[in-house]
Amino acid sequence: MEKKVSQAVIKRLPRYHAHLEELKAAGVMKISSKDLGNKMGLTASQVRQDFNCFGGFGQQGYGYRVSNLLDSIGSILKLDVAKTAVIIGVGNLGQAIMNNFSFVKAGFDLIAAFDSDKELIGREISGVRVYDVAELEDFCRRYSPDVGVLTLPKQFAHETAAKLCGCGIKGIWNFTNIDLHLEIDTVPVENVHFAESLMVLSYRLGENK
Amino acid sequence: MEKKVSQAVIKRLPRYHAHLEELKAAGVMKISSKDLGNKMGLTASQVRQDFNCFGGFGQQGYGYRVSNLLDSIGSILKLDVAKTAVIIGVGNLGQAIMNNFSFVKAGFDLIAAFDSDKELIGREISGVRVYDVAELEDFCRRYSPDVGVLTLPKQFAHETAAKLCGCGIKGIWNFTNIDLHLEIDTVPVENVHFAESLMVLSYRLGENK
DNA sequence: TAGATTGTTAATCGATTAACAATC
DNA sequence: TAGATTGTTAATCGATTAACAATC
Repeated sequence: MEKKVSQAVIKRLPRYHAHLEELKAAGVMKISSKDLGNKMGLTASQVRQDFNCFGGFGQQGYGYRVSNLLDSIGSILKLDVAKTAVIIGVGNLGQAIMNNFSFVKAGFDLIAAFDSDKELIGREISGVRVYDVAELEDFCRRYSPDVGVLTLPKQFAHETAAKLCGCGIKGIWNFTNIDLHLEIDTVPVENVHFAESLMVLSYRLGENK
Repeated sequence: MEKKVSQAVIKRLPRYHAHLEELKAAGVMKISSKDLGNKMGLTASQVRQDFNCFGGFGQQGYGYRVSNLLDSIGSILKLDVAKTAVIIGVGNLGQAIMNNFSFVKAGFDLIAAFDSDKELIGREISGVRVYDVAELEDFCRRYSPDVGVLTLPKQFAHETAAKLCGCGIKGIWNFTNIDLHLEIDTVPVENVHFAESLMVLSYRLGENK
């Protein structure tokens, strides 16, 4: 019966996590809300409010134990829960993600890739087998992956997302530059829209004139 | 002497732009704030407030002319201003972006790529020449690119960003999973942090239980 | 003209910041 | 104990929504 945590807070959690990992790697044992806020460009007050959405992780008069706090945030984000993912679309972007991105750090095991290109089907990329996209639904029904990663051409995004939802996918990580409208609104979609990001940068280039 | 427009509004502009492009492509001539809001999951009120940050684009009793509004938003985002970019790091991700991403749609001309890999230097990828990263500063001083795209390993991100700033770069599009702290705070940084996005998805997977 | 829909002001809601008692 | 810093409540600020007069 938790109170609803705002989107703004959730979106800051991964940043806290990254900064705390950095601190831990640097051998820092404790940190105050003031110092952490400084490092991240937030107020101490906000840092404390954020953490208190999930209960007190700190110690009055002392601060927060870095490795404690890191674990707590990781656990809120469910990074410690084993999850599986499949990727659909093994073009440049799909391969870039398969080769460079660490799914493991977020608790994900990438168990399969799908494409329609005969050249790719049957190959392995970073230890992940590429299957014919025609087998996607069979595979999903058999192995129930948690998340589908969409790195395919955008004209196929909607139908593929619908198929995944039909097979019980639990979330979609969308790299295509469209807004997905799913039938089932219990399936969360996270978007990585390069174009939007570059357009915001384009706008901001002019700001400091 | 414009009033300051909030970040929240700016971040919605590219979405308006994308939806309006879709409408235009579908041959829709006019749209009301109500219909556009519906399509995008916003209230009509918010749509009108957003547009009125920049002056009235609509016509009372009629609505907004799609192609008009599209152009106006494009112009606010400076998509119609010619800008140049260079990309630093021609690994999987860099190549994926060079091959698949349309810089042109945001008004950018990608004029050069840089890497340290001798195999890549001298090659052309999607019509863009790859130079030795040792030549980065020379190149920037000569050609004054507007934006630097960071797709290199994160351990080199800070020093490279600093060099770019030293050569007068106007903005940084950062794909490395670190928060950049620049000397010059007039240089905007836009981040595309895959890991943060996947972590938010990880969190949200559990929400609808 | 009547209907529709904007532009804009006012009301509400939510998120951030400030303040301070609790306590390590 | 005194100093530091949290947890938490109250105050402020900003963003969203509602309302409605203006007008096409």
